[in-house]
Amino acid sequence: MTDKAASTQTDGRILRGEATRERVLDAAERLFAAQGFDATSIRRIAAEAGVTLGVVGFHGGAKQDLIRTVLERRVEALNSKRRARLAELRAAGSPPALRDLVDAYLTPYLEYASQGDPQWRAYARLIARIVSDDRWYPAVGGLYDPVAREYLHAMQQARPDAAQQELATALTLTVASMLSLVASRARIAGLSGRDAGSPMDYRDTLITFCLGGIDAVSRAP
Amino acid sequence: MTDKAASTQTDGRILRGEATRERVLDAAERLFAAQGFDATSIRRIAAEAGVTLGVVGFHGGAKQDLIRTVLERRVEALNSKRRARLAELRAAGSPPALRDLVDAYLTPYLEYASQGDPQWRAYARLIARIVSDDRWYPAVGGLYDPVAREYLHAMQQARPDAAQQELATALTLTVASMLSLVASRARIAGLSGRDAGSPMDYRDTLITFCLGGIDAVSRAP
DNA sequence: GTCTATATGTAGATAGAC
DNA sequence: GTCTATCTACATATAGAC
Repeated sequence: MTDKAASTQTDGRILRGEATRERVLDAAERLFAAQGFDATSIRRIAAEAGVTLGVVGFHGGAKQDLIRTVLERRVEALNSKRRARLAELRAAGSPPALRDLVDAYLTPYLEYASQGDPQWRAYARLIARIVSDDRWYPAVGGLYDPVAREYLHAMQQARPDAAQQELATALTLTVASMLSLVASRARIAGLSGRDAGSPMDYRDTLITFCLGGIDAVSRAP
Repeated sequence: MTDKAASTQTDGRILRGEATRERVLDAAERLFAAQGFDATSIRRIAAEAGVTLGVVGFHGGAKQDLIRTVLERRVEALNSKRRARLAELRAAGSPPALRDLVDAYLTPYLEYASQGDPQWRAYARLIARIVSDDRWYPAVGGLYDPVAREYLHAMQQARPDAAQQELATALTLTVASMLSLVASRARIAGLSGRDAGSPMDYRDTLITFCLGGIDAVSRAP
């Protein structure tokens, strides 16, 4: 959003400013993910990043700009991974199977959410928080929806006889199930009686569940 | 939680105090549901209820007590409706069918969420917000989990060969799908391209989807 | 780019009059 | 039961020195 920092750089070298900026965004990402937007103060972000209050304002702008910057920083990573997997499936010839489509959409996100790097885990958690909240969706849904729509079209080609609205709904329920593995770990652990492992541990079950659901919906009268 | 108000009543008559208390809890319910806990100030609740700041404190106690009181006020309505439907299915003889179990668990919630009374809609929305958030689940999960576990046991009887952990996970994904119809209306509308109707409009699709998912999971090797 | 300092508003909570 | 008044803390945001 604001690139005051970068605009002072005339050559390609990255100075300490870049590193500080990353630390600020990292801290914001972790705290927004863990506690939500409203419960996270800029002061706390500054403390977590080891900078002063003014520095956060300088790099992040207003609080709402800050969270957008945090999300946008990594949005292309997830989108391009999903696009690449879809392209692979298409390159393999003939319309991709439904199961492969579901796998290709869900797995990259689960991988981020289960990755060793806590920063990527925080990003995945933040997405789950923000995208499923009606208050935030208008501001950020546009970041991820285009790719989801590409998958929806591919699914419609795989199930040409299914009602399009039903298929679209099935995809939104699939996404909700996926996000819940990251956002609702405590609920899942509490109900299933075991400590929740990493989201990737649920991958097979998730894919089976969602595929079964989509299949059932696309066969319904 | 705090029943200072009621404790001053020695006979059965309900004075203005009860009505005021309800107005406070109603306002809190609406605002917590619409904006979340952290974004909602007690002052705003007071304004919405048409009372002064001190009155909210008197009836609701500290902010965290207030939201618990709001949730507990109606928890029995949902729980007993689900229990009643489960009892009906059992009374009908022989283990209930999986589809009936899914229907019986999902439908009462969707009905509340789609009801004319905006107060019940707010309650449903608040549940969706709070139960899927890891930060809140420890404080409120215990309100709804016992009934969910009864359904889980019934599901295990309907699918005795399924792995228990898989079935439990399938139920948590079912719940997540259900909650998303209430909490993530904007996402659903955005992705499916139509204005989201009421959650009940999605009931058939939701049941088909979840049943297909549970079925697939409980057949998996 | 980063700091300190501060302007300005709002938060939760409660004490005490009525 | 309800209101007014206020305490104390913390919030966001920015101006200006370095």
